[in-house]
Amino acid sequence: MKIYYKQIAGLFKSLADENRLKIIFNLAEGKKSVSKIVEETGLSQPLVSHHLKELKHNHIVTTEREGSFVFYQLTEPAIVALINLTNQLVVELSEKGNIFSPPASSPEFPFSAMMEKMMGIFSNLAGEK
Amino acid sequence: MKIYYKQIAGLFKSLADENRLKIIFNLAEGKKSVSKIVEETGLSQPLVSHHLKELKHNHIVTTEREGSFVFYQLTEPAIVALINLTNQLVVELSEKGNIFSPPASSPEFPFSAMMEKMMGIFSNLAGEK
DNA sequence: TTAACATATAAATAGTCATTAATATATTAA
DNA sequence: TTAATATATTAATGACTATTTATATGTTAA
Repeated sequence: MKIYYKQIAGLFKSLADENRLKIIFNLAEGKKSVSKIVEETGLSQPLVSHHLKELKHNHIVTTEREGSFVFYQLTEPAIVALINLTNQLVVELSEKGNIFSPPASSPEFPFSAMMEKMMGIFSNLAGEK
Repeated sequence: MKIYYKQIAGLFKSLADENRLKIIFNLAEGKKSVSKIVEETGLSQPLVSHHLKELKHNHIVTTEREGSFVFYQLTEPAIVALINLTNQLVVELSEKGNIFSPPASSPEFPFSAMMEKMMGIFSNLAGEK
């Protein structure tokens, strides 16, 4: 399968912001208006609008107007699972990079095992250049 | 499971660069010296060193000196699988955002199905806040 | 030691990005 | 129409980042 470096980098850029991640996790609960997101994340309204615009531009969210409200929702809810998986990876990478980390904090299902299992199931995607 | 927003954003930042992605895929072939990476990616030596430094800082690669050479390798090879998965996601998101995309280009195993299957297997990670 | 090579760093530049404050636009209710 | 609310946009700011050029550091061989 062809690797779209530029587009992957673009998507990762969209996810590479703490506030945008918070917005995505907030939207994981369901479709919400801007003001609801503002209320629940504690971010300013212009800032939320700005980030939603970025997320919309990368097709991570879609919009739907209902009266004076604009509702946003995740285009692909499974993206939250991707971020959860990355959270797992972060924990493991930081442990590998820090010899003082206690092994007890290692997760029950390591990132590598999960990815290998999955790529085994969907073997048409694994190991391709 | 606790969500480390800041660290996730940091890791995504590391992956949000076309040239770093190319370097990571190059390292997916195995441990390599800086000069080898320079040769095979076509990037300048200071630029490669710069990006490797960033990748090392985020524990994505580790180093090992052998004589005058410094070899780099992926800390977690499965990270390549994560990027492959994201590549899959990119294709689908761009299709969802473009009504003119032909449905024929849809992958055999959609991103959402892969993530759901995996999160089903490792259910301790799915759907948590 | 010196010469040659591998890698890292520093300085400079240009571009991007997150944030805030202020303002504009759009919708509904009166 | 006007007032009130929801959302978007603009301008300004500072911070960060990718890249290039030049140089420094580290290692090996002679």
